[in-house]
Amino acid sequence: MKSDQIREKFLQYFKDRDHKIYPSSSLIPRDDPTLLFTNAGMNQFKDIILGKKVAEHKRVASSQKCIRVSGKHNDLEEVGKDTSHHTFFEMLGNWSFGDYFKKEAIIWGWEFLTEVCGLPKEKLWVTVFREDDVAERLWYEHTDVIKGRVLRFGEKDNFWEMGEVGPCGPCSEIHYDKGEKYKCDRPDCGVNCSCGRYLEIWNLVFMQFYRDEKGNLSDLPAKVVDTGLGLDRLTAIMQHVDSNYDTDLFAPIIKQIEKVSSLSYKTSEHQSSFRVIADHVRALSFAIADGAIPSNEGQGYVLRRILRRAARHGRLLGLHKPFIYQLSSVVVDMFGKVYPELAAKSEHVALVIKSEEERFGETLDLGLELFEEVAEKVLKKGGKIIPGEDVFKLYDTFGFPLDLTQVLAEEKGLKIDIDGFNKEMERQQERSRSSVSSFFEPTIKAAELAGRKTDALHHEGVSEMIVNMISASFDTSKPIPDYIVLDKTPFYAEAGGQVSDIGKIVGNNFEFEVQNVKKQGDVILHIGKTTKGKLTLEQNVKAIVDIDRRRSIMRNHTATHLLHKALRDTLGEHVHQAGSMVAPERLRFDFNHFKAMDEAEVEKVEHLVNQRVWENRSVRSVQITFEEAKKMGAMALFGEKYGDVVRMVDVEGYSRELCGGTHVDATGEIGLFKILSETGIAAGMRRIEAVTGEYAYRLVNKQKELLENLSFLLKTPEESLPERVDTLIKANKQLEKKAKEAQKISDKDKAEDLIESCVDLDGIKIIAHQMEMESRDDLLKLADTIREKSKSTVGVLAGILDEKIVFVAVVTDDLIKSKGIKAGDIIKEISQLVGGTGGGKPHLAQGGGKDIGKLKEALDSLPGIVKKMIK
RNA sequence: GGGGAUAUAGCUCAAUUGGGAGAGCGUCGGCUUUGCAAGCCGAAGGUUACCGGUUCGAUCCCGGUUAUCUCCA
Repeated sequence: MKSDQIREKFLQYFKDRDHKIYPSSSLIPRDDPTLLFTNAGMNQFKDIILGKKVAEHKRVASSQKCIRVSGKHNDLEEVGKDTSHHTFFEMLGNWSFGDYFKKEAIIWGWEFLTEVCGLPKEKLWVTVFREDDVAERLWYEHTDVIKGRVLRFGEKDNFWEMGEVGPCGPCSEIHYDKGEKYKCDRPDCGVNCSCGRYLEIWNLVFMQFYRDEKGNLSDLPAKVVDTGLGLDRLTAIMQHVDSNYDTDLFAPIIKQIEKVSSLSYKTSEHQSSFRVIADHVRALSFAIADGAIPSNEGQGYVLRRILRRAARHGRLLGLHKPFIYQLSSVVVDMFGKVYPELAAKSEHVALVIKSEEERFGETLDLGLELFEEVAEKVLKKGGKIIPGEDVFKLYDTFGFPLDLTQVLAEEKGLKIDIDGFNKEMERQQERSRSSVSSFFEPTIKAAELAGRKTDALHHEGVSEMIVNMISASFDTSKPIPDYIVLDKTPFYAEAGGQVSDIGKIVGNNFEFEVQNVKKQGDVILHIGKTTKGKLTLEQNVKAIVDIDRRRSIMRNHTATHLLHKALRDTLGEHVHQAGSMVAPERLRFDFNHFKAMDEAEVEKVEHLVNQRVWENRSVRSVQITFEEAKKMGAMALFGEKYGDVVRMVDVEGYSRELCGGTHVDATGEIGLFKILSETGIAAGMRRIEAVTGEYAYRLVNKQKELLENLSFLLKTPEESLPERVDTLIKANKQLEKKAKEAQKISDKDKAEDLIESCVDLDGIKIIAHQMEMESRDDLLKLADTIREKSKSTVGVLAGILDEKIVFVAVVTDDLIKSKGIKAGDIIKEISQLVGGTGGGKPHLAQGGGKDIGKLKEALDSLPGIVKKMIK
């Protein structure tokens, strides 16, 4: 049976049992900072399970995209070594929120596997929690599971919890026995043995308790069923293959790798590399399609590591040029139908992967050079071991993979000090951990604010209101910034690229300047400092937003939407927002586009936006469901979920975009939209910066002023400025040329004069001369001329600059050779006399000092200095 | 969030306890060649990322900012 059919049959099976089928949520979790990637089917129902939200449907089922890159079972480095662990996989699941419970879940789970999928019951085993008599009884009563095959296990295997506090409950797992030949040597080998003979395929979680802070369990009012069935494992079983990589969920990718590498997977000595690449390209394609981008932090950094690992394994297969991006199109072909969001972003995915592969190539090339240097150093000294410090530096600072260093070292007959490397690594980890404890951001204990909530009223159009304080930072001994928490607030908290409002909060006893506003869970923190009085908990304080600043922000935000649409209209539908910053003074918009925009395109986009401004279209925000918004053609960013109530900002007849920010009422308020720059930020990524309203007005004023000034200074009408400047530049060049020549001649004359009037000391000509000058360069040029024109000469020129003495000394080549006189030595001595130092090369040196009164004396002493040196 | 690294001509990179900002490629001009590839000669091109400090003097040392790279969390 094909994997597509298995997925389809699963969903159909539960649809037939009154389940609502939800599409997979995005891999990039929204509103959940504890998660890097969506890692289970239940993620999108977390709020329902926690009781924060009411379920729209009591029975649901889904096929969920998941990425697991950390945690006990799945270290990134392990993927590919075996045939069943993955970074990306699909999780089939069914849920009941306060509807059916253990009985139905068990019956259906069994029925689906044995009847729909046709798995022989002789192959199946079941586990339940040690104390869950009910589940065990249900298994035997309602299914034909073989007697004695329902086993009991403890908390570790069969009790599930979300965290230390929260919903939890026993679970029941269905395992598949792969057969005798996978048996290990342990006498007690059986279900849950680490050898892998028994494959856990389906976990049914029965959430029936709530665990409080003290660890006490109480019954949940609405019991929840949460199940997870790994599609990849089930498919492997159904297709009678040992390895997930032999199923149709991977085989086409493996086949393509064989094609591009001209190697055969089955006979290759690098089988695991095939698996790593096949696994990773799936994760990369799906994650990037959902809006993640490889970067140097957070989830982006995880992606980068995944890509680099794949690229490294590609090299083992002889693939040195970017190739992963080509594989991504195979992934799109395989999964595009089931996950349309993947198909929609297929070009974007390939572009991002390719540019990241190229970047990795650069990193490796640089690392290779650095490695050669390090190895050379060791070999020169006759050493045999590359110090751990050097290895670590290659890895830490330059991102050069450790295993590559190892391989290269071996080729040169060297070893690497792996203990030293590990020591450095530990130190690095220690540093990172210790910095976390002194985390600067204010975080308030959950207990203090449990169940509390700040109503965000920034959409109400009110910038001032009387509100009540819930909490604040009264303990000033902690090194965190002050904050205030209110029951409701007109302040906008930093989100979606829009910066937070600033303003103040005024009470009877204090005045507080709000410098930043952040959301933490359900409460909003007003961060800043107390400017008057003492912060106390008060009712009826006044929250005042800096409304002028907010208005500028609103103009920029609405303009951002217009810009987004104008870019799509001008460049094509492939343009998607990749990042955005909306501040009062400017806006920044990042989007994907494969090449730089030309002047005409930029101009067109700017004009389009301004046309919408002049038309003064009305802007409205409405709360609707995600589905409705999609139907109405709203541009969704990443992360919106099925069933969400979203806010859609509608610029009448032009743009519809999901957005939680603040906007003007009509586009006319924007006033003027002016693009400042269009630049590249990465391959396939462009950035536009622009200004609106007052800031655009100021910009135009400033530029006009500039033109007026120029026009006045150059005595030319503004229109002919370019021409005038052009002729001036040309004339200036000529003059400079002439001046240079004249200076040369005058330097020549001066030099000759000085040479003539020199002091003779045993055949050495000594010149010591103070002169007028404008810059250090004047002295240098003249000194150089003396050196060219004369022989057997020591010259010191002096000048005064910024009330300090500048010396330049020259010595002609013949003297350097015959007498060993060096200009550097002379300058040191003479500079010392005026309270300074100096230095330089044998033929030319510079120095100076502050004591102008002693300048003459110093120059006079030159013959003495030279005399001393020739002795 | 923390550590390390980088930022010099349009591009790739040099510049020896701190002492006169350079090379190659590219661009432009001239010459050579039937044409192309190229060759020869010459020229333009720099706020050494930004701000401050130390110094007679900073591309170089110190502090800060920004951007990018990289590792850890």
